[in-house]
Amino acid sequence: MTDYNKILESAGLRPTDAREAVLGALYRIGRPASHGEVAEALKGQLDRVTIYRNLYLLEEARLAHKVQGVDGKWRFCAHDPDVVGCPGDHPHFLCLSCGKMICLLGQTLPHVDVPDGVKVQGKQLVVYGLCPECSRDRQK
Amino acid sequence: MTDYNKILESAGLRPTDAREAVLGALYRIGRPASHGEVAEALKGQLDRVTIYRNLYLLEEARLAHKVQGVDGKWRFCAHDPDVVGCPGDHPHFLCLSCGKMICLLGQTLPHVDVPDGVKVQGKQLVVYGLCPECSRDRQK
DNA sequence: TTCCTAATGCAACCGAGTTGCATTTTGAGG
DNA sequence: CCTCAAAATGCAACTCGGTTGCATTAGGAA
Ligand SMILES: [Mn+2]
Ligand SMILES: [Mn+2]
Ligand SMILES: [Zn+2]
Ligand SMILES: [Zn+2]
Repeated sequence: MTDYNKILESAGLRPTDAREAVLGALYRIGRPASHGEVAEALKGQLDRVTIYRNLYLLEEARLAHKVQGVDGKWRFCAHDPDVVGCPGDHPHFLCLSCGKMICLLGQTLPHVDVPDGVKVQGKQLVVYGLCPECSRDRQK
Repeated sequence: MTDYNKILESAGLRPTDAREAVLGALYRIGRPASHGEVAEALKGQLDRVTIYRNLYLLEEARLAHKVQGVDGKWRFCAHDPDVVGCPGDHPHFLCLSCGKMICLLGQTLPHVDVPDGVKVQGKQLVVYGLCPECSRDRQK
């Protein structure tokens, strides 16, 4: 059983109840989760604004990374704080049917050439389609 | 001067005034443009819902491709209908300051390995940061 | 304990995108 | 040319993820 407060403190964040709950939910879900998914996992335990603000803080503290699916929703994914390097630097898959997102670990984002003068701050590669479950359901 | 009606008809779309105006705006803008940018280019000439619906139809008819920026807004880009292969299959750059998007032509999207059973329908690679103009402005 | 600051809850707001429906336009067939 | 059904448009209302302001509550250093 993970001690989320330890993780929060080592990242310089106050270990409040709400914060612990949000981080715990992310870890339990185990894949990038939207605000809504986190709220659902916490069953109305917290105000949705508190969830929003804590997800934002977790990301800023680098305890989570965020990706936007082609459905326009942001998803947050908690990673092991011991991992070296910029986390989230991998492609993601989004199921257009059920909305689940999956980290495609073990693959890096490609280098992209940009025009002179452009300052790159980040990039994201989102692959979308149907997850195994939804793909199977659709065939029936 | 391009004949947008010809293009519309050859794609199986009725060449209405609104349609011609929207397609023309996309061509004139010359880079992926959001609904708002198209509306602005047309100076209130059309209802915004009409713009939405026509952008959707243009994309469906493959006269334009669409990409979502990390700001959550969709951008539509008209391409030469003579181009072979799936259009839009290239990375895009989004300026987080001015919101302009640029097609990064001449580069393809990488192959991405997905788990067994996943059915891929598409992918998009968005690089974001500051465009040359905004990058310059920010230094002052 | 005290007291200042950070965090939370609640309500109101925002804006991109969508939907329903009445009205207008288009174009195929006569 | 007309006629008329289907397609397109305009307008209003709506959805929903995300944001903001502010009063209240909790955290923790002194
Ligand atoms: Mn990830
Ligand atoms: Mn493009
Ligand atoms: Zn699915
Ligand atoms: Zn810019």
